[in-house]
Amino acid sequence: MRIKDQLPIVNRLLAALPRNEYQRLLPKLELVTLDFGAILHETGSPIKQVYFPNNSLVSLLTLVDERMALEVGMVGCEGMVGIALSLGAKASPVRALVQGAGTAMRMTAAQFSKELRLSPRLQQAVHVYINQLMAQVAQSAACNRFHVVESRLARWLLMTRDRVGTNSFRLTHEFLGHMLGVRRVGVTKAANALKAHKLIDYSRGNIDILNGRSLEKAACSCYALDKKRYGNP
Amino acid sequence: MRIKDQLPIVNRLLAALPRNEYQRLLPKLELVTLDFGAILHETGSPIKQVYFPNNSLVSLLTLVDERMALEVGMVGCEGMVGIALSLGAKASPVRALVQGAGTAMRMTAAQFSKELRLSPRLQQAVHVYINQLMAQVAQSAACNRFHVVESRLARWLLMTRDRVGTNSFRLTHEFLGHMLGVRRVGVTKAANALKAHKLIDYSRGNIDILNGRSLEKAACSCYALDKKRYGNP
DNA sequence: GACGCTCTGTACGGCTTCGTACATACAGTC
DNA sequence: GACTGTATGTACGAAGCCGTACAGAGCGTC
Repeated sequence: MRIKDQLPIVNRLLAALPRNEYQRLLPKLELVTLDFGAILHETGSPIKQVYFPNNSLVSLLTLVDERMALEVGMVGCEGMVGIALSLGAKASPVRALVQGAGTAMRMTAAQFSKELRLSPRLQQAVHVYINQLMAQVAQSAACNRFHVVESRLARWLLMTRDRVGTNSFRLTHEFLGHMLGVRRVGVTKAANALKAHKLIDYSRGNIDILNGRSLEKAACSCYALDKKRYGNP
Repeated sequence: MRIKDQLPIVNRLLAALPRNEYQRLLPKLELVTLDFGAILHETGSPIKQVYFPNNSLVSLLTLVDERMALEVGMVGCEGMVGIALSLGAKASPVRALVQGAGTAMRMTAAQFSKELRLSPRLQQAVHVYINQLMAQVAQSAACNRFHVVESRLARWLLMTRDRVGTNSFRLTHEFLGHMLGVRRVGVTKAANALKAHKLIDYSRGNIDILNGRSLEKAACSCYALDKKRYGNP
């Protein structure tokens, strides 16, 4: 239904750079395909490459006690994966997991650090994004504390939709459980409730948003805030 | 009991700068006293001053629905309040609340932005801190999701102790409830349990840590991670 | 078309926290 | 020493989620 479904999605962080800066960066960027489930960065491990998603979607996860995971941030075409590098850190504080397959622009850590020093505009763009991500992580912390699973699921689906640009994606309840930090069964119940209200439909790993507008009403207030942030990067 | 109880606490972010840089900054810094309960930055409002706590302690809060609050970060002498400014943002994404009275070094937003441009070392130090804070916020998000109030309370008290350098502070259950994002009654129950085990004592707004070592065992694993981060800034 | 695998539906008791209400206890003020 | 306000203790049912277990249902493979 959305017009942007038709448009090719390119990384906005890069696209917002002045044309000459962008052109200068292009040769150093490699267009890569990110497969679902791939781990781009592991908690505590060195960052070897940074990624600028186009139509792909990457989740930032915090792991607790080896078993429990929680998504603390979502990176789509509005941002980049590997901001720690631009903050002078070698390692990533979170796991970066490909949650929506697609393409991204990739650059080596060394090259990126170098470009960052050379280009104040790139530096500035990254800074603005870091601030935005920080806000998102803080918001997500509060959301995960106060809101019920059903609302959070609705929010999550909408945020995903906004970033991948389609109303249907491939995700199992098990996977969603890891994102929301709840059991698979908890997701099934919440998803079932949304399905009963004709807001979404799903089956064996396929999820469709049937009624985005109504789904927004089912989502917690956190979605509206994210929408605003995402829309004005 | 701890030796550092005796030492005067100064802001480590500033103190770690090369001596000449530090000396250059000093005249632009103003030593101020932060009173308990003061709000340094309000969510969405412009940042007029940045703060480098000495022995004071500042909480970063996310507010939800005007009524529920949750601490997403804690800033002591290891950091600064107002990082959004160094990321090119005018407004703070979180509320900054003085949780432990004490002193801090203050600088105007304009002055700070200027110094940041002039001093790569300051910029670097701030960057490292931002990365550290990001890790703390992410960790805190997961903690608030998975761990029970009693463990989180223990973690919180220990983190506070580490930053203010004393084993006793003034805080009511009501206040702690806002930090942990739970009801006052929830705090009372958790605190009571810790008191029953002789880990802490409290009365009418005074809280004492009686046995730090055992309190660490009562805390969730998140405390150990924070301790590591805090120790190696 | 039988098998196996993955994904989803449902059930159960139990724990944690919620929302609310009211009772007690301490500290300062007059 | 009575009064008042703040801080803490305790109680109750309800809600939400947990851990676990098992049953059904769709899809690919042989």
